[in-house]
Amino acid sequence: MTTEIKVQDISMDSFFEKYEGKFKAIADKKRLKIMNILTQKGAMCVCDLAPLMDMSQSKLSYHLKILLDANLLIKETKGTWSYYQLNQKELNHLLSSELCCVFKPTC
Amino acid sequence: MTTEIKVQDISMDSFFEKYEGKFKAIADKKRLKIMNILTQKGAMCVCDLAPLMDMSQSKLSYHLKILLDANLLIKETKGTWSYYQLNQKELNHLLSSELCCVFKPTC
DNA sequence: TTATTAAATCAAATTTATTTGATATTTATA
DNA sequence: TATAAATATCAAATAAATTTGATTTAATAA
Repeated sequence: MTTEIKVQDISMDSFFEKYEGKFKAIADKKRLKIMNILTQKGAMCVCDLAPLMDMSQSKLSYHLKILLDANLLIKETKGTWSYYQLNQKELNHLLSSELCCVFKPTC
Repeated sequence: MTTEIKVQDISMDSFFEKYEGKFKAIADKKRLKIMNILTQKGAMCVCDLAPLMDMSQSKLSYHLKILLDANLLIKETKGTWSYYQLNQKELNHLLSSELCCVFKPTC
């Protein structure tokens, strides 16, 4: 007895996995707050974000990494500072324009 | 020493919590697949969805409840059957139009 | 009424995600 | 060079989500 698995099923599965990763990244109120702050302030370094988030540095780095790994943030390093900003293109692909100015800066 | 907490902070917190719930609901590949199937098929009962999802009934009910609690599904009971369909209005509020026909039926 | 079907719920086991505090790495400054 | 600041990473502890199999509930059919 064999179990048929179609090619589409396999590629759809990795398609769903891709969006799972992105939605998981934004499915957290702390990370939504980070996105909200970055929507308003543009690029920020970890040390300036930490007090606004009322969060330890290691905890904040953990959450930033999750958003970065999902390609929802762009990171730029200057000296010892890491500046994070929202990946607008990616967020526009994902979120409705009604969420503009809340979780993403552009429509 | 007192710690000031602004009224906005409290209401923003419940605002972020609301979206956390909705994004958590869709942040799972099984539930994204459910949404994809319902996008194509419209309303379906659990017993017809279960074989398509290759999932036990209790497991499927668990995942449907998560989507329902997030108000992303609408449930209609007819006799012993429960028919589930996507809450288009809510999904349109949440997801970009580029995800139309994949995770939601309308733009 | 009894049996059957569809679906929801429950508790326990398992898996995954988050928090915490410590340490490592890198760059700039005295 | 020695020190300090910014950030990343790690391992252990904790918390949250998911799976599983069994049970319950409710509606229909025999």
